[in-house]
Amino acid sequence: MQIKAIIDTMFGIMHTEPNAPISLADWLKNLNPAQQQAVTAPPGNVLILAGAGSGKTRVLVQRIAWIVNEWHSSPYGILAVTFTNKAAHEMKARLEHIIGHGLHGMWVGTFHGLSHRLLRLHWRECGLPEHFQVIDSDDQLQIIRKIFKKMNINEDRIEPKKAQSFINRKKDEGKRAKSLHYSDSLYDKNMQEIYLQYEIQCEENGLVDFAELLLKAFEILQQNEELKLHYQERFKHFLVDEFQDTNGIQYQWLKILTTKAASVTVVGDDDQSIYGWRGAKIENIQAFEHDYKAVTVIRLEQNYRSTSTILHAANALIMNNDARLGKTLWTESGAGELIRVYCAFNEEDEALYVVRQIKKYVEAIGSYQEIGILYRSNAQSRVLEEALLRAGIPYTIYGGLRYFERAEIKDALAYLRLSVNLQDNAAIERIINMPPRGIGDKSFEKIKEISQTQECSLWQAVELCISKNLITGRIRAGLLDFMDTIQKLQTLCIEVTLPIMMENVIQLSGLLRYYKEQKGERAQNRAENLEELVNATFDFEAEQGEEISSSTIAFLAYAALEGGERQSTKDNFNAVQMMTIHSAKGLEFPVVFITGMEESLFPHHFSKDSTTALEEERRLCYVGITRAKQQLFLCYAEKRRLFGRDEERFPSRFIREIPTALIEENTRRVKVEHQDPGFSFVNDLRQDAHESGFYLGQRVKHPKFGNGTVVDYEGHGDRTRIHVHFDMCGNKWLALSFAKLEAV
DNA sequence: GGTAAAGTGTTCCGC
DNA sequence: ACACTTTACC
Repeated sequence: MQIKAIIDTMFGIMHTEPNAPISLADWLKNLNPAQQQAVTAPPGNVLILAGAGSGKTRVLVQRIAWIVNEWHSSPYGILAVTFTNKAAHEMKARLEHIIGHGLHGMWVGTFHGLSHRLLRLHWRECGLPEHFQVIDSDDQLQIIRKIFKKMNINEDRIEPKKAQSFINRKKDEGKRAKSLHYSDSLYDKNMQEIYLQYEIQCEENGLVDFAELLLKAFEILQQNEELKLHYQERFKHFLVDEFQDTNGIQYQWLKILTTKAASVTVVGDDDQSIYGWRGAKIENIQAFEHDYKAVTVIRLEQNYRSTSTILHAANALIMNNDARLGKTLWTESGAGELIRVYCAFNEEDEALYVVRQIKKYVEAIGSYQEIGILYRSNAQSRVLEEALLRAGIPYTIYGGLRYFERAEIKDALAYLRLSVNLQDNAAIERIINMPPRGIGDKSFEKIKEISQTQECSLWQAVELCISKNLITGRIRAGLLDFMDTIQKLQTLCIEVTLPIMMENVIQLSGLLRYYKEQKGERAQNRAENLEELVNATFDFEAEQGEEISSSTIAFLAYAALEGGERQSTKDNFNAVQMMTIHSAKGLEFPVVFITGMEESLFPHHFSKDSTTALEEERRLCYVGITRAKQQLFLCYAEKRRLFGRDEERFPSRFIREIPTALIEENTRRVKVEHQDPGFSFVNDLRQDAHESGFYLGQRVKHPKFGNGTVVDYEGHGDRTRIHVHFDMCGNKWLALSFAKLEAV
């Protein structure tokens, strides 16, 4: 039976990546009736309620192919939108494969990506500068901090992050600062004022944040009749993936583009709605049925991914949520392996357990790439990463410290930005003294003052300082050096390709030299990251083709929008995949570990007081569980180091919500009361011995207490303590350096 | 103005 | 525990 499962797994893997193009008739043969109906539904509005693992992405892709090949619609009139970059890339790749000859003007991307494209095409109509810049949430927070200073708001009184989420939430709802109605509460009034100032700041500097991309794109369609008609006429077919994750403005965005003549297909699963915190509204699913005429509803409830054990667990868990549209997944697959729950001593023990199980799996049957390690928050990846590194297991981490968000990368990009656009004040502020040129806060204050009184950009202020001798001596030399560097880059920018430009940026700016000359692993790392940036531009150009003329601008936007995943595609072909559950949505793995299944981590303590938040956590857990095809591991630790302190932890309520019949518990402690420990894991105990050579379950002898069994241990070297259950006198902790303990 | 030490807060998820 | 910021001193 084990062997059968293995063969099935391998078979399944081979078949999910077909090598040869398949004919239309062949696709349909491989689909169940509901899937067929979804793919071939006649032009009109379709709502596909698709459970996890029911093949919804496949259906969506094949419907697009159907539209092109069967209805002979031009790809030019198709707009397909997904929620994450990863999903967008995957959809593009699958489409190119299935249609076979490029995308021919089809718009495929994330809501943000497509909005960005719209703004780039119509910057004039939007009232944006041509070189407007997309800022990430980090930049956004910095701007808000600056506004706090200007408005004399103490950061202790209002957290900048609160203001940030206030602004983003309002934008997600489609509201501008001036359209907010007057509020009596001082707090709200402050927030509104901050929002207003923030808008002014962004407008003055040509900055566009993520939420702004959506809002501005919507507004321009709303206000510009000609533009609206153009796009309404162009796009005949709309397809939206992960519809449950759309927020207010995204839904309006869709609505304004779709006329009665358009066909709109949306795919969603209310049980997988996990982006409520960024404004996603499940109600959009019901709204769709209401707002669009003659909606055909198709349900995909057969799961092709997981064993029935995993599916039952997921179903049982999600039953605890009240607000559901209601849907039960079923499968024809067998029960497969039980879900293994491991109670670890601490987070390191948890990581070691994961390592042991991975080794076991890979030695016996599989390969690394079939394994996914999922966690609630990125911070958890570190301990796991270290353990994998020590064990020599190849791994890839998605997300986390995003590549383009690293300080040294942002510095380099700021040089790039400034050489494209001298008016970019934020860029100057970032790099005028990076690497250090002796231009400190005092001098910079002076420059800022000049730019304010002269009503000019910082760059012009710097020029003034030089030409009018407002700053002299050492600092003047530093400024001249800076200006010289930028001017050189500015000329180069016109003459050379993006990769060569990038190479020059890291060289001429002195950033690379600065980090290389510094000692310490961290500085070397940063230098390496900078060098990697040149490679990133190569990859980017390869990806884009020759179509884009001003590739520098495009690259900067790409850096902001697709913040990271540098290390992914190439060298990690056969590696364990590590990511948050959020970014695992849409993916699947034969083997899945979910770590940190503890109260206040998962569900996260921020959601403990709110039912809606708690239900979202539960849906997140549901998403995590349903990523697994064959085997699921759930791990938690009894103690976890947080902020440098050992904290006691309790198993997540979500574990309790899974029927015990589906679970096999793996515990490192041995129950000595019973003759037979009764754990399948027991074979591992000997090879998993403590450094002192003692292992769990081992029989030992003590001169005073007699014979006993090792049930636990902790510490290292002289500090090692062994927990022994003595046959005659019960449990005792013994310090190994004192106790004369012998193996029997 | 630059460096080292001391002090501070920090981590939820992502476009 | 660690990274980032403020302070103290060169």
